[in-house]
Amino acid sequence: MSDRQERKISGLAVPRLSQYYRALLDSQSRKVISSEELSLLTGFSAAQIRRDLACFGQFGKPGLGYNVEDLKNALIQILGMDREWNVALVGVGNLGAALLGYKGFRRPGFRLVAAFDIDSQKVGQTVEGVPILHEDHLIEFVQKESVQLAVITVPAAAAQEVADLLVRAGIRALLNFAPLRLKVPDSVMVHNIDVAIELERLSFLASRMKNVNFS
Amino acid sequence: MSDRQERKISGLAVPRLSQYYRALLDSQSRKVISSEELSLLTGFSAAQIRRDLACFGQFGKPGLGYNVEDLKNALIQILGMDREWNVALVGVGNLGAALLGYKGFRRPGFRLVAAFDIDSQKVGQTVEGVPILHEDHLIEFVQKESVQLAVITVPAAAAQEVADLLVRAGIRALLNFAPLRLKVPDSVMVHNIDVAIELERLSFLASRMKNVNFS
DNA sequence: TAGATTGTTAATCGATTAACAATC
DNA sequence: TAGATTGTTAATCGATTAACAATC
Repeated sequence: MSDRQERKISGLAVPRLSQYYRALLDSQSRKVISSEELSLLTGFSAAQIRRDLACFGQFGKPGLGYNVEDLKNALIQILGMDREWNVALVGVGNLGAALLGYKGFRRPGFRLVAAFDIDSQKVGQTVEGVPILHEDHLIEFVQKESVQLAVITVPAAAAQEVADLLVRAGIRALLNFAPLRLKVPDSVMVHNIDVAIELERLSFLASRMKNVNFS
Repeated sequence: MSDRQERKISGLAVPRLSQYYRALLDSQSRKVISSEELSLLTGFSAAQIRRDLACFGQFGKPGLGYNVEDLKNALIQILGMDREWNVALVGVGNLGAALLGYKGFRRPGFRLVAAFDIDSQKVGQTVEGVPILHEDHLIEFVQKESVQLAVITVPAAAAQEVADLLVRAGIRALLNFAPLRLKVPDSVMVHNIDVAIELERLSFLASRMKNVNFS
């Protein structure tokens, strides 16, 4: 909002911003909200909330708190959701097909414009309104339709190749479900969701629930 | 392995241990491996690898490195995978059904013993060899079959109720895909995978790829 | 004005990296 | 023995918390 220089912000803070946003959506009936009240709703400390927000501007009024509507809009802008992102999904297997139909993936601000696969049985079909195209047309489509974000749900063996295609096409950020570390240029952001590793984390936690300091 | 007192380890280190394990699986042709070589394979610094491992014992030999087979077995034990975990999945919707069929979820050490739903159309069916039971039988089943881990893939509105059931049944750890913060006793571990928040993270990253220090 | 709550600075805490003595 | 690499200690870096002057 303000045009003063932004402070450095840790990547760890980003999902917290999303949680603040979510809490505000649940508080639309209120006019203002304090960091202390947001703390109760999100579980993060009031000090951390104030500090996280202060990285991006001065959104609150001392003695009063934050205007819910204004802060919500500020977070939309901070999170880059004051625009529509075109999203493509690559790999229409079990997981990919499920994500196409999953409500959590159909959110305002994100337009799932196409899915890609190499299986000619799937190509040409439509899943939940999303057309499945052949991977051969990926680069062309991504460029013509200005797709900026992509979700990779192909098997591990194919994932790097798919990532390379997406990078060549000029994608900006990737959400990778394949269980491997993708090599991409610094200019492309990657975030990984690896359910195998999450299962092992559960195993670790369940087997020794002492001496762990979680963050 | 050794019985000396374990050092405190950060929760942040746990997924790294999984990555070391994965790298070792890819290095089975070798007899020994150094922290420097593991660093090349995983992208984590050699110092960090040595420190992470040293939390659990002395697995290496100065001047030589780590015996691949021994370290692999040590990590299996550290991660709690030297046993079979019985896992239940609750909520056989799009995402839940996909996970039942997803290879990344069918791993040695984890036995997916049952899925639960409230939809009588689904109850009684079998998905990828996993029987779908009614949620009314959840507590009974979890206790009788010693289910220790559970995956929650129900809609957000039902998730807390499901978590309460699982806690009452004596579950040890939860992997929660529903987009909300579950309230559970300290004795139950929860880890969240929230694809909506991950999408917003992509949006954040793609819109401002400066001033971010990732970890 | 008095009370409340912000934004920010200083203090604390924790995690990562650098460096090196120990040792294979 | 000489070279390599561990495990660990000390130094650095970064993130969180505490505290409070500023101010609504």
